[in-house]
Amino acid sequence: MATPKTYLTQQHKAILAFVSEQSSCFTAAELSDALRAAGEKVGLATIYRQLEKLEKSGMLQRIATEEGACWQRCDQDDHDCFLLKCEQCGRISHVDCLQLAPLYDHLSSSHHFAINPRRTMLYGVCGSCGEASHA
Amino acid sequence: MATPKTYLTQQHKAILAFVSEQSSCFTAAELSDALRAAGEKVGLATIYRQLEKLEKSGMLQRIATEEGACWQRCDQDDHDCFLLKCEQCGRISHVDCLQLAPLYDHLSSSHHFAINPRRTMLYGVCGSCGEASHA
DNA sequence: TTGCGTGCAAAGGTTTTGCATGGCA
DNA sequence: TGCCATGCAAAACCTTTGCACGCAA
Repeated sequence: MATPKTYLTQQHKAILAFVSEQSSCFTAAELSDALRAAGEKVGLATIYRQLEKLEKSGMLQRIATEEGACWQRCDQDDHDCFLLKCEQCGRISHVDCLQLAPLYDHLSSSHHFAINPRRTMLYGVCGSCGEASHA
Repeated sequence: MATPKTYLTQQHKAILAFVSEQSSCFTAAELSDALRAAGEKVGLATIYRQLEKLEKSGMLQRIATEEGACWQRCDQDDHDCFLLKCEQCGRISHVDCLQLAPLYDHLSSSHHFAINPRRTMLYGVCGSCGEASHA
């Protein structure tokens, strides 16, 4: 169970620095762009390999979306967090809310399904887009 | 608002026949295989184009998953339907349950988010896999 | 010095697109 | 006959992988 031997390379540190600042999820391309903008040169292959490691270590969770994969941090106190993606503007927001607990309980007790909110992205229409279409 | 002129081609009918039989969602590859098995020759490009049309017409909903896209039928009476995908066995099942209504209401009233269950896939661990890992 | 991590380039899979042809109405 | 739909092949796109080299420990 020991953490596999890991080298603290320049690239690893740069990626970790970016990830630590993210409050929502991000794509591999966004990470790549941010690193380039910061003057860090990290190849895409390395980015994918590091993201894979961070996912295996439990720090990140990979999520499938319409446009490709994105990753979000797994914070230990985020048990009641869901991602909401607007079908219209594409923005992703968080819901961190105890009201969702009944949903977990119901799925678990009645449908024998243990939901994993970290991997789940809810689709719908956000407030701004909803108002816009009403107007 | 009239339905765009559509030709009832052999391929269109074959795809429609397959889609009508599906109770859960399916991938483009599954559709292609099924058509081949049925002796229908339909190119992949046509399959994707037909699926796109069926989605625009409101008959199908496209869903992004880890392994690629899949499509499911939009039945008018499926308001309370969610898709559950097991992270372990990969199987996709349905929940069609009024108990989920409070979730919709809460997201709508407190978070101004109108969820679209048809496009949403919940990830977690299904009953069989949960039991297996407990054993 | 050891061997993990990296970069590059090539390969992989899925989905889209261009263009000439086919077939429904 | 008109024109949408199709097939094929090529392209686009994201992601993974092979291999030689670099670098942390």
